[in-house]
Amino acid sequence: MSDKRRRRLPRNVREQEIIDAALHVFSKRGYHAAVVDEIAELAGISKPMVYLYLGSKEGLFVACIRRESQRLAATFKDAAQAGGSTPEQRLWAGLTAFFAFVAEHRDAWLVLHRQAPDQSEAISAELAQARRSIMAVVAGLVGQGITEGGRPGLGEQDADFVAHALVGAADSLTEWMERHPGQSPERMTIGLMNMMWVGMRNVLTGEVWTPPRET
Amino acid sequence: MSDKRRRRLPRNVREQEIIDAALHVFSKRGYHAAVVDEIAELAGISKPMVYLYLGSKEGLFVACIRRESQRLAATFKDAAQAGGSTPEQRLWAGLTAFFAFVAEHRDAWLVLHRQAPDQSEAISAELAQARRSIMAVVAGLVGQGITEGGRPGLGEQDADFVAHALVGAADSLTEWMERHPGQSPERMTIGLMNMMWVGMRNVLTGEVWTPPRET
DNA sequence: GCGTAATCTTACTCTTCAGTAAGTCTACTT
DNA sequence: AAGTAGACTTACTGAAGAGTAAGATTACGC
Repeated sequence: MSDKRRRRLPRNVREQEIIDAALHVFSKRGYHAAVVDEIAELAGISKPMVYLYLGSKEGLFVACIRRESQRLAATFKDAAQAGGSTPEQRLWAGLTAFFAFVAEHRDAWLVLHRQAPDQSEAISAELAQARRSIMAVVAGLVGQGITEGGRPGLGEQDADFVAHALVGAADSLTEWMERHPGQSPERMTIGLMNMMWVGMRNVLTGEVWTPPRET
Repeated sequence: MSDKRRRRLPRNVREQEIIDAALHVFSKRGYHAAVVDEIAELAGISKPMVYLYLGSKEGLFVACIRRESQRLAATFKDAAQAGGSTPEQRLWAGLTAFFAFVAEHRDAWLVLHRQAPDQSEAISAELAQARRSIMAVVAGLVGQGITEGGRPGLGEQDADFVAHALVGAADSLTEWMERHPGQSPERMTIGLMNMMWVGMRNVLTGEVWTPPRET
């Protein structure tokens, strides 16, 4: 790999490394308890560099949010779109991608969804925006299902309701996943599909859902 | 009402008022951004009183968690137990009570479930404990349903999985509720029951769930 | 009305950090 | 090899806020 000596790096590369470090520290400590010096140290750099490149602690946080929420939304959207031709298949693919993302990028998820509702306008606005964009992707998928299902009487508001329930359930299940290591994203999704898609009522009477065949 | 002049109050009464104030400020700002002076002012008192009665900022936070998590767990449990004889009826009653609680005690809910994973051992331990006790109540209800349903192959771990998904979905829906004011707890629960109990697959094909008749 | 215990306050201390001033160092260009 | 732009540092300032020392006030029993 690279030299043991601290190499000078071009700005855009160093910036990404700083954001990586910030994501880690923010996720571990939360926004307020996070200390910029610690982020700088983890990035292998001194504090003024952080301020030179990202402007402020707030700017640093916003940069984390922007980058990671975009990644997550893209991951989910791409997986769902490529996942198949029925709502069921797309839901399966999207949720599996979601659990895989959260398992792999735990820091990003914690920063996006487990921040206290404190801090400045700028930050809460940015967080709200990020969450809304993820919710919108999920709601889009659900809305598509409603349209294709041809069920009248259900509208955008219902899609949004369902999206909230889905995202919340998936979020909370990431905690369950922590306490039951070794669960694959697929197994998590199977469990959730049994609840949400098939319904508890039917699961209790013996029905079992299994992943749809490949397209 | 009471006198306009600041009356001296007995310790146990004042303590509860301080916890009320703390809950409000913690929920608005999060643990770290919350300032003890603000809590004291809101409680109509000066800062040293807070330290005299609750020991430290941490002690104050722990007191909030303890009181409110116990309230919530009791509310849910009582409602579910009194709600009827079938799992479906108990789930309906418990969830409705939950949404009513969250709508009425928004502060408590925010403090219990939207805190960043920062701060000391003492606090994260207390929060984890509180969340686990709520989850345990829900998981108990689900487990009861599994047992009564007589479905073999489903165990405690599945009940816990389902409890996480349920609590997470309900949690996330409290945000939806904020953006759609005027929704009653009953309407929220109907929506959630349609997803979770009946299943999206069946809802998309036209099925509609309505609350069970009174026992 | 007098003592005293509990309630409550003013006015600090001391630490922790966000942010910055004033540079130094190194790689690359010419 | 000399100049320079961009990468990087040391060593500060200033504010905010947790926690406290020392004492002032009021209720209440007697």
